[in-house]
Amino acid sequence: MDKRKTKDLLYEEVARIGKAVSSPKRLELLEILAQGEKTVDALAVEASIDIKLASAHLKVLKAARLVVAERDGRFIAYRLSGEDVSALWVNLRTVAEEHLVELKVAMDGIFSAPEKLDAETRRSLMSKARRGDVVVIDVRPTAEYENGHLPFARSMPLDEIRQRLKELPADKDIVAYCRGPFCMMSAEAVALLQEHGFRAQKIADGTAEWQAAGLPLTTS
Amino acid sequence: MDKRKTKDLLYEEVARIGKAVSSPKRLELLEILAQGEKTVDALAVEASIDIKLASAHLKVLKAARLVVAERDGRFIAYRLSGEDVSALWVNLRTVAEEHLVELKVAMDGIFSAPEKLDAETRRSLMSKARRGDVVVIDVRPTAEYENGHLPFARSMPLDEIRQRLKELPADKDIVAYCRGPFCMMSAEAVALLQEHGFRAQKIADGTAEWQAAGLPLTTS
DNA sequence: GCTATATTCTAATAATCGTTAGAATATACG
DNA sequence: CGTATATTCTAACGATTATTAGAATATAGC
Repeated sequence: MDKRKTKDLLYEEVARIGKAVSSPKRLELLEILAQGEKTVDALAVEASIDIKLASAHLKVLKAARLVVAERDGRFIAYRLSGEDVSALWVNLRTVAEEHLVELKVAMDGIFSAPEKLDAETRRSLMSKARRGDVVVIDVRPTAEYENGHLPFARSMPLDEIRQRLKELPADKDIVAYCRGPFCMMSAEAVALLQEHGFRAQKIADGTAEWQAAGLPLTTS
Repeated sequence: MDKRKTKDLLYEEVARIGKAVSSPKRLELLEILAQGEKTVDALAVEASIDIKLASAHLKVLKAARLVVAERDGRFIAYRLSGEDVSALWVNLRTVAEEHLVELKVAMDGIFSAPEKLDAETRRSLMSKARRGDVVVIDVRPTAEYENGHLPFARSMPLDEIRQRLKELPADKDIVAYCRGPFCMMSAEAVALLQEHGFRAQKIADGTAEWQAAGLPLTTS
């Protein structure tokens, strides 16, 4: 019945979540996992770290219950333990983008265009895509697309675009998205498309941002 | 133009926010600050830590731009740097409540009733309060009430309740709230009111939770 | 059962962090 | 101008964490 001790215990529990998201590599792993289930190996490659280190970080995330592991044959696959975890990642990143001047500067330097979306822009994009006025392409790997994508998007992985250019309309706006504002795949896709004369632009949203905004995803 | 280095930099910036929220004491300070501006001294007392330690933690929060300091006469007052910071605290705590069994168990032990609110319950509470079917009391200190409170709530600080019992209706439901699910003031208020024969209950919401649910607050 | 592969565990190091105490700074008030 | 008060800075410690390398474990396929 010691009030102070009780409180300390409660905040300590929440701090377990905070500690889990206090490492850049773990945040990167969370963002990758927000695209769907992945093996330790795939995560390590994607985050450019050693498998052993990836395993250690995943252990921390698992201890904080932000991810769950499941053995799948010879591999062990990790996934986020819930949609709220991906929303937490979006929330953290948004607060950082909002308040950390350093991050704003860094992002301005890398991503030239201001492509942040608000509720109205999302709505209008959705209806334009439904009418066929724009073509929305998901440039992530196929598996991630299949795990969940924007409702009207078609899959066009970055490394297939060059071979599949004829599938795209030359007279319509093409909107590319990938894993979110930190992901560079959509920017590369846009550069490639513009080189070939397409009217292409990118948006900052990935599926996590879309979902965090309360909008639905589609699974194939 | 090194893609890896750029990414590392971005995640590192977000991790600054993560590091700031990785300490139990800093989380507690954030929750207190979500109730409004406070001096270092007041924060230290409220969080039961030494002023020097409070100052050190506040420095970390300030470096992460989660709080801003302003000198006010002899005192230095800190406040959250935005509503999104208080929403981040709510989000972190919610993820913890959702996934950490230990926290669930701890809270079940302390707070007997299941008083978590969903959107529907919040709406119905608001309309009942507007009609006067229930009396909603804010049992936090007056300054916090004045900084922002639920739209229909009246101020009744915990340490004034005993003297002000006659202001409360004996034939209506009384709903008490305080700083949020970790705050014990509303539970104490309810116990006190029930002892005196009132029909009282508490809710888990504080102003931060209310606001994070997209509902408006009132300032006096 | 044996081998190859994927993953985790153990151990060790360097770096970082929380906490405490004492000195220093800055403002208000007489 | 000097004193009191509030806050921060500095220094120090013990504890925790990230990272790396090597050993150990667990599964799949032969």
